[in-house]
Amino acid sequence: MIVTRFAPSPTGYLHIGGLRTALLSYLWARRNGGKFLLRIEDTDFSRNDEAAARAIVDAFKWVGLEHDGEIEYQSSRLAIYQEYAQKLLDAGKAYKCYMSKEELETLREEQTARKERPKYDNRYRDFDGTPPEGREAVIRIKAPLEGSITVHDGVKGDVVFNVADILDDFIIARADGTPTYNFVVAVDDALMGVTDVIRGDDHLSNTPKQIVVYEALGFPIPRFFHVPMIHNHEGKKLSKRDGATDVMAYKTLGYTPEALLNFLVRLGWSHGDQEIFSMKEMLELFDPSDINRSASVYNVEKLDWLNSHYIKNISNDKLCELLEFHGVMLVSHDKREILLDALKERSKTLVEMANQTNEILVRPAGFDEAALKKGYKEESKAILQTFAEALKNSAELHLPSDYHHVMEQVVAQLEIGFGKIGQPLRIALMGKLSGPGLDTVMAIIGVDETLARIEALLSI
RNA sequence: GGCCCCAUCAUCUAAUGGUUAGGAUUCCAGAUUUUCAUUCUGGCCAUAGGGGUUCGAAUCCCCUUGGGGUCACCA
Repeated sequence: MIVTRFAPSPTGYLHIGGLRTALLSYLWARRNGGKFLLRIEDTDFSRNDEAAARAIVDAFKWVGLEHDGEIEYQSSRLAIYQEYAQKLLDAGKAYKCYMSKEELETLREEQTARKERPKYDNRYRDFDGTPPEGREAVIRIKAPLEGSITVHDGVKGDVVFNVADILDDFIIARADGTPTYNFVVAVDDALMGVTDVIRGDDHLSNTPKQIVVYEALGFPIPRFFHVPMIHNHEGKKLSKRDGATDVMAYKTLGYTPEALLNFLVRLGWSHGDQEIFSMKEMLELFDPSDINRSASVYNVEKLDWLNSHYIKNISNDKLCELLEFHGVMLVSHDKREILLDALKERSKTLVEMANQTNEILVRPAGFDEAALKKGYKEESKAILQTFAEALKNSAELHLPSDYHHVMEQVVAQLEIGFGKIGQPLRIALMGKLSGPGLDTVMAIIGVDETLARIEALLSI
């Protein structure tokens, strides 16, 4: 069975890079009928993480990812870590170190001054004397002193680290007894039965340390997949400064979860020339061994394109529901099918769609100056009046085609081109020179409102 | 700085050592549309540089350059 996990530290919200690794882990677990676990890495419990965990679950819910089982909080597993630290102590694979922070600091300064790599000098590694008075000990693990550690990575291949270059007897428990990251990650992944660790490649250099822990404890080493970072336009790791990194911000900005997920899965992964992936297809096709080795730049244009694609394909009922979040209530509007059909072809985001809806439904507060100059001539008034009369004299008008017929009549009667009536009418209806088809707009707002808007323009 | 990773159009990417280096987004042009948008058609644009190996290299090896990540009693 494949077991994957997503293990964020509680930073307050789920960011876009986190969502990507969560998605990939989720896909791989589900594809194999396995489990996808969620663990909150809050061993540094100076922060309250309940809100953070809720933020992550909310974001998961929005995009439709679901984790299995209970959320594990590392802060509630302290006894477990202590137990395993003690096991290592008993087995002689870890030891207490009484060096103070100050001593450590001076050691590091000396080493740096000598241009050596800062590194613990193993002074308590084989210590069996009397511990110094009044010192709280940290627990250090005995790391190998020579040789190399190879990370067998499903994305990067075999990565060999020279022990002398990167390791020392690192701390697994602080002086106050709390465990440190590289220790708890390994313990938890092993205890929770995680078989495939899919995470950002900023963790690649931590992995040898975690392997040291796995080996000391006799745990099987999982498969690792270190996925490349998402970069910003400067080519740096995506950070808060880059704007929308909070997943929930995308909801506010009018993106659909389908588009966001599709966008993220295509960053560093592909399947031939295919661009559009439903969740079902991702589930059928995704394999972490196909992930690219290089970082990718986050570019919004593609997301926008995907989003407009998905908006075009959402059912009107669903669209109606989604637009409510953006303050547009259409459930009881009798012409909502016409409206939605027209607008979903021309909206990149749900926010745009909501705005365009309001531009149709709400009578324009004023008329764009440039538009008036360009499209509202002296002759336009008579044309609009004729059109208004024609509307009044028409029988039942419902569909866009009904209104289109009236326009055709007037155009034929006055022997003018469509543009002569189109421009002023558009200004009357929308207050500007762009927008959906005029017949569509009129069908949506109805005869009375159409006449009122024409009247409003004629009276300026 | 040490260690590690990475390198195909502006961007996301495709290409069992043999292709006119393909697709998508952006951009540009044309068509459709009473407008704008959509849609359709077409176009511009790439193997970082230098050495090898090979009949043949985007692909394998080495070097250079460039970029990124990481080096805590943070996670």
